[in-house]
Amino acid sequence: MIIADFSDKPYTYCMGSVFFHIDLDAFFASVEILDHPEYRGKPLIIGTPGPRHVASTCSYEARKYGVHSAMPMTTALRLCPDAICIKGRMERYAGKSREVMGIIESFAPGFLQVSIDEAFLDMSGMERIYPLPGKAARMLKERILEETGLTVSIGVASSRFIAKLASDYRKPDGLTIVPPGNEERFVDKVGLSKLWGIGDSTLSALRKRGITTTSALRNYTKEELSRAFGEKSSEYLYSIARGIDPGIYSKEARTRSISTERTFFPDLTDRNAIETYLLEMSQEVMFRALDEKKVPRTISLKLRYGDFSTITVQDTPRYGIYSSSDVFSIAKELLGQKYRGEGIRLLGVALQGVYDGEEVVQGEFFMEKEKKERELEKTILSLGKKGQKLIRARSLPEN
DNA sequence: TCTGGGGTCCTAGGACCC
DNA sequence: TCTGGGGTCCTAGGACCC
Repeated sequence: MIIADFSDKPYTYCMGSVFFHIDLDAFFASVEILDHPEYRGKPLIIGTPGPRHVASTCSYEARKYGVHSAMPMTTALRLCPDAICIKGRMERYAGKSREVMGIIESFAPGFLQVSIDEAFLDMSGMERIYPLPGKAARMLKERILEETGLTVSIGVASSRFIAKLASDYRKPDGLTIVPPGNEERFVDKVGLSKLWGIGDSTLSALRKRGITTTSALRNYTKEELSRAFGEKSSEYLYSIARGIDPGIYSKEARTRSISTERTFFPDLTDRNAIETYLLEMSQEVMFRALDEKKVPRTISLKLRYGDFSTITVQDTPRYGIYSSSDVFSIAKELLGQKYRGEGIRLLGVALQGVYDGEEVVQGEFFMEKEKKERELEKTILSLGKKGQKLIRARSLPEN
């Protein structure tokens, strides 16, 4: 275990709120190693070799060669030609994730899962059960390793923002403790480029103004930052430079969206093929919505051409969207409006402004025909769940 | 390097209403 | 006549995260 402790004296609960951020180490790769012990100690990449594919995760051995997630597979294999590549098995990872999250959730009440491989625990006021936060984090790490065979890295701090940075500070199998009062020193140590919410674009905008460190960023007033970056971004930058939580994960997600997209190689040129994919994807997203008893307000179509230029078009019809044939006909309409007639690298369909819609559908005013269409699709959905093919032939009612 | 797929949030401009 | 101010909804694009 790697430990980084930023405290000059023990971090105790009387110092205020305490958050843990728990992050699974190289999660997908670690699960594969658990299932295939022969992979242990070898460079392993989760991803399909070939153009227009990227690595989704990789083992620490592969990272030594410079491989990282989101890296194009062609680059990754050039850096590390001997890497073992495997296609991800999402159901397996989701199952393993549930095991780990179950342990974390049972450890303390304030549990918040934020992705398949990370979660927060609000440990404030837990002194009766766990005398010291650092010791509690160690116990949690041990339990997870014993019961699942996986290692996690934990950050311990007085806010979610700092805890999240801390879990990433020492990895894998790390434990980083940042007691209150040390936040500013800690973000200086982490560095501007690794702060959550600072990507390439913000980084180069800051660099243009000569700002390359967190301490340099602190020399700017809110007003100066606001002129350059706009209201929200300036508040964000002002806070994080001082180690103050800008409010990550503090608000409920407002809108929901359900989307799917596909990248083609080579580019798709045949109009009929494009529309067939569009139908398939319209059905896929609408089935997912149906499964969650949701109804979307807006349909959006995404096109990416061979030169990577990307356009999106959306429509929010006055009448509701209740079936995948609604989705398909709108998507096709949008395609007709925007399609330039060149090869398409990526096609995407998204449902936005998704809300709980079962009551609407049950309502008296709802049209019989639409009701039947929706019922039919639900039936197809339940068949699909039993393992049967769920894509209907390309003979859906069209307008 | 040559750029996946699933998401969230923000911005800026325009329409429309009071 | 020649133009306010605020609110809300919609659209397209972009930044960012895992």
